[in-house]
Amino acid sequence: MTIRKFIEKNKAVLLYGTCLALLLFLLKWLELRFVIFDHSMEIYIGAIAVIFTGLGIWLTLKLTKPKVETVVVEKEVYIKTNGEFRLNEKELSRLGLSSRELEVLQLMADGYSNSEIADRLFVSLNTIKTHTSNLFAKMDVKRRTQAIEQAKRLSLIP
Amino acid sequence: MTIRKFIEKNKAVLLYGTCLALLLFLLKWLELRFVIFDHSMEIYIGAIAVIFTGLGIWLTLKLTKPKVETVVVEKEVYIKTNGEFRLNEKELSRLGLSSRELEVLQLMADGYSNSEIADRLFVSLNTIKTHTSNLFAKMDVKRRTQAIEQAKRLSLIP
DNA sequence: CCTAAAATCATTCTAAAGTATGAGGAAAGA
DNA sequence: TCTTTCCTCATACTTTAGAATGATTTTAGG
Repeated sequence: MTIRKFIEKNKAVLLYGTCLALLLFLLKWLELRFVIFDHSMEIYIGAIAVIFTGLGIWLTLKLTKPKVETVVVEKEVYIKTNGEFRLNEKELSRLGLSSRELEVLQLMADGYSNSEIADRLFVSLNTIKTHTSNLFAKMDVKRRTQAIEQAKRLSLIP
Repeated sequence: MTIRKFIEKNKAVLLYGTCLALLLFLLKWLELRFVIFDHSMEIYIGAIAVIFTGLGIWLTLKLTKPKVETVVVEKEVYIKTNGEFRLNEKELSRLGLSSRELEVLQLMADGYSNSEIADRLFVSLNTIKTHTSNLFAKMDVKRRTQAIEQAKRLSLIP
């Protein structure tokens, strides 16, 4: 059990050892072949140098964790500072908007459709339509976009 | 001048070459010393193997380029609402809105209906519809109210 | 308790908005 | 000159918004 674990852990080292042993055998055999030539020694040394340099490179590439250079790129996110919004209660009471109507107005300005507002407030679409109609009458506008524009201008919504 | 630049660029390669040359001298010298022993060849080969493996490792560690990893960090930019309006040209070009589309967007935000915008710009209602459709696609929204909300948030319109 | 305002919902229409597609002309670049 | 983009317009269709009306149910206040 422990032997297997040992093998598992030192797999790379054992592989390296085996390869080295095999290479030595190969070199021993090559030695016999090259020894008959005059400059065989230089060739032999050169081959060894090249092979083991390559082995070192291969080993390093295999065993070292890849270097990671982290480049931080800043992406700008634009956020409107709406901290200083003050509801214009004078205008609100002048127009006589109810709390529910103001709520609907707010959601309209956020870009929600009538059915989405209905879902969000857990009421029916018809109810929202009634609210919007009353809203437009009270604000004296014809469309939701006008209502939004005026509500922002009058500080009824941020 | 060009020689200096060449040296500068191939510093690592030249260093490697010099080291290799020095090592060969060393090995030649060692050869003379070890040749008198019986198993000198094996020791010699082992030394070469170890040295060049080390050289390969060192070279790899020195020369490998780090992998570049890009990390996007969102930087929050707060926009003052009370100040003068500054068109966010970066966002505008990012979305790829044409001048006519921006014009239509502006009028939409002012509460005008499509036909009113058409009259104002002396074009047909269908043209405005086309503009709005393209606008919504570019801004990735579904309704004009969403387009207005996003345009204000991104400072495309006041 | 009673009432007025507010909130809820429905139905029926009409108007407006939005989608999809094709196409022609003008201007700007490559 | 050729290509691309923008602006223009049209037709046909679907979806959503809005108007008008009526009705029921809460809810707060006199």
